[in-house]
Formats: sequence, structure tokens, C-alpha cells
Amino acid sequence: MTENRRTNDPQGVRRRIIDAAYDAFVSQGYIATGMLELRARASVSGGAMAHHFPSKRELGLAVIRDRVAEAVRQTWINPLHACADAPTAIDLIFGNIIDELTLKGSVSGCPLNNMAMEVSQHDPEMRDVLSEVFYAWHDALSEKFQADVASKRASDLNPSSLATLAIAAYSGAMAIAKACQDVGPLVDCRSELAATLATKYHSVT
Amino acid sequence: MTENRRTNDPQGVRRRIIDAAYDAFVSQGYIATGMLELRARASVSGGAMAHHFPSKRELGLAVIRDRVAEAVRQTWINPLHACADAPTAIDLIFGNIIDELTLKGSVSGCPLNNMAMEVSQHDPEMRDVLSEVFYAWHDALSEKFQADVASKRASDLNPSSLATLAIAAYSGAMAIAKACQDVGPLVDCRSELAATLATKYHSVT
DNA sequence: CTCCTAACAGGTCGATCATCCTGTTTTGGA
DNA sequence: TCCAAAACAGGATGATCGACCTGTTAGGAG
Repeated sequence: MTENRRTNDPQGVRRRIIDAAYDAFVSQGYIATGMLELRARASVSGGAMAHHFPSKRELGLAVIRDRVAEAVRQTWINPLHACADAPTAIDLIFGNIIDELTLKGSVSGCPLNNMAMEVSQHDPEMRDVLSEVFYAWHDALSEKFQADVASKRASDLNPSSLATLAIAAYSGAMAIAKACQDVGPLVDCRSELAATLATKYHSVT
Repeated sequence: MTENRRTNDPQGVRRRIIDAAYDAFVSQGYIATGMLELRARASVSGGAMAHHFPSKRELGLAVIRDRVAEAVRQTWINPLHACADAPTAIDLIFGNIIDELTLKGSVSGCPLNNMAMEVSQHDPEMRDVLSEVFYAWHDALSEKFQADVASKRASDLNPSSLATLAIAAYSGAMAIAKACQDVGPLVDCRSELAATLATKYHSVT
């Protein structure tokens, strides 16, 4: 009698929806992805979708808060904490991304940038949430530079503006790489950033 | 008898459509802008729109070829040719954009990037056209660096990868500035780029 | 067991999307 | 002067969008 029994797994369904939405938003874009396609990707009914996310906007906000912020944390902030100094971390992060994209064969872009470019103009609340992620990213890198100065690894550098340059170079290189479907821009920026940082850090070689 | 006479000005109508489309695509996005809205913005009938641009895609391609490429030429390539060396030009270009955005009070982003981020994944032909604009931009800056080396203004620099860094930093800073609605990232990247280039150029101060 | 609510199912709604249609007017050669 | 083609006008089209609706079922508190 209980055949075709419904799952009734709220956390699981919610997670499936957000996962599907994150993948779709990052690879195709927020506006270009329809709720119907999302329901098919996550294999959920319209009722379940409406129950967990009454509107596409709230789903977008959840994706930013739960997945995009986490992606920035994993690819940038965590390596930053794990490495000895900022230049080492930045070179490692660029290397990881380059390897990953070379393996995959296509460039879908920086998740944070992809979302930000599309929605930040239309929705002030989404913009605020996305801004916070940018600020957290910038603060983490800026503090690392500051720590490197404090530990006498480097001198004569402005931690805040240098962090902005690194983030902008990464974001921009990802954007160009996505537009041209070529990892070249990331390779170029990796070496140029390394060279720039080398002039500010005391050589230990 | 000839009251309410139709204009019959093909070039003018086409120009009005492309102008309206460029403004809308850059400020709101390509997908977010509907053909109906564009018809209203340009004050053209459905028949006129269909006659000049049978599909939204062709209108997008025309906007990229006619307006986006021109915008890159005016804001980047022309100043590059007009200035004595690359660092002077880059500083001027960043200064111009910062002043302009400060005046306007809002950041709508880099036209090329805005278009590229949205459509390059869905349409290979658009991606190719956009890539060409990126390459033209990169080539112009790269050649300027090369010329500076040839004229003994600078040494020990890789023209191609340095050009990539400058373009990526600009694009990325614009993207962040758009997301946060703050010109700060552009100011930071301007000074950091100037400092980086100063180490490679022979001081003439 | 009762009962209330969260968790879902499945379909429907008006709005808007891009595209295309049938006419009408103007233009530019022949 | 004539006529084909270009340049419009003003809707109509089906598809798809996001939102929402009424039911049905599971889970947990009492």
C-alpha cells in the first residue's frame, strides 16, 4: 500500500534544490535558468519547490549564502590560512584553478563573479549579500599581507590595495578565460602576480 | 495629406535600435532586456524591429560589433596610442573611468565584460566576436609595452602577460566595483598597477 | 489514537518572452 | 511612368516564465 511512498526528507530535498541551482546558476547564469529546469534537475515537484523556496529570488539568496560563499572559502580563504605566506597561497590557488580547468577542458568562470554580474544591478539585497562575500575575501587576503609584514616577510606594501589587485586580477582573468574559453589569462596573471609580489617580499631563496 | 508620415530612415532607425540596445544590455543585461522594452526605448514598431534585426541574437551581435568594440577602442586603445608610454596611458584611463563613475554615482560595469559574462556560454558565435575584441584590446596594450621596451623606456618585462594583468585587473576591478557599487577597487588597482609598472620602467622623475 | 502542521504532489494562472504575420507606404532603378 | 523591393505599421502566435493553487500524506505533540 505504501508503494511510491513520498520521501519526506526536507533537508535532503532542500539540499538537492540548492545543489542543482548552484550548478545551473554558475554554468548557465541565474536569469537563463528557469524554475522548471531546476525542478527537473533536482527531481522535485512544483509543490516541494514552492514550499522550500517561495520565489526564485529566495533560492538565489540561499545559493549565494550557502554555496557561493562556501566556494570562495574553500578555494581562497582556506588555502590562505594553510600557507606560510600570501604569495605562496596565491600561486597555489592559481595553480589549482589552472589544473582544474585544464582537466575539465572548459571555463565556467568564478561563481561569485558570475552571480554578481547578473543580479547585483537588479536586486539590492542580493548585491549586499554578494558584497559581503567580496569583503570577506578581501579581508582574509588583506590580513594575510598584514601578517606577512608583521612577521618581517615583506615590507613597503599596502595590504588592502594589494589584496584588491590580486582579487581583481583573479576575477578578471577568470572572466576573460570564460569569454575566450582559454586558461591563458590565468597563467599570465599567475606569473605576473608572482613577479610583482616577489619585489615586495624578502627573497629567501 | 501627408500627416503622420512615416520616417523611412533605415540608417537612423537601425542606429536608434542599436543605441537603445547597447544602453539596455550594458545597464540591465542582455537576457534581462526584452525585445518589447527595446522597441519602446527606440520608439520603433515590431515590423521595423523585425526588418532590421530578425532575431535578438543578431541584434546582440550588431551591438557587440558596432558599440562594444567601439567602446573598448575609445576608452582604451585610443588613449594608448595618444600617450607617451603604457603606464601613463593606463593611469589616465583608470583616472577617466574613476572620475566618470564618481560623477555618475553608479557603476554599470565594463560593457565588454557585461556582455561576455552573459552570452559567451550560450552562443559560440557571440563568444568568438567577443574574444576578438579582447584580443584586439590585449594586442594594443601588448604592443605598447613592446614599443616602450624598444624605446628603452622599460626593460625586463613580458609585454603579453603584463598586458593580460592590466586588462584582468581592470575588468576584475570593474566587476567588483559594480557588485559593491563602489569605485574603491578601481582606485586600489590604479595605484597598485602604477607601482608595479614603476618598478619595470626607468624612472624619469 | 487524535490532530495539527510541515512536507510534498500536480496542475493552473496571467504575464511576458521572442518571433512572425499580413498589410501599407516609400524608394530607387528600368 | 511603372514596378519590384525595401522600409515600415500593428498586431497575433505559441512557448515559457515565475508564482500560486487546491489536495494529499507523513511526522510529531498531546
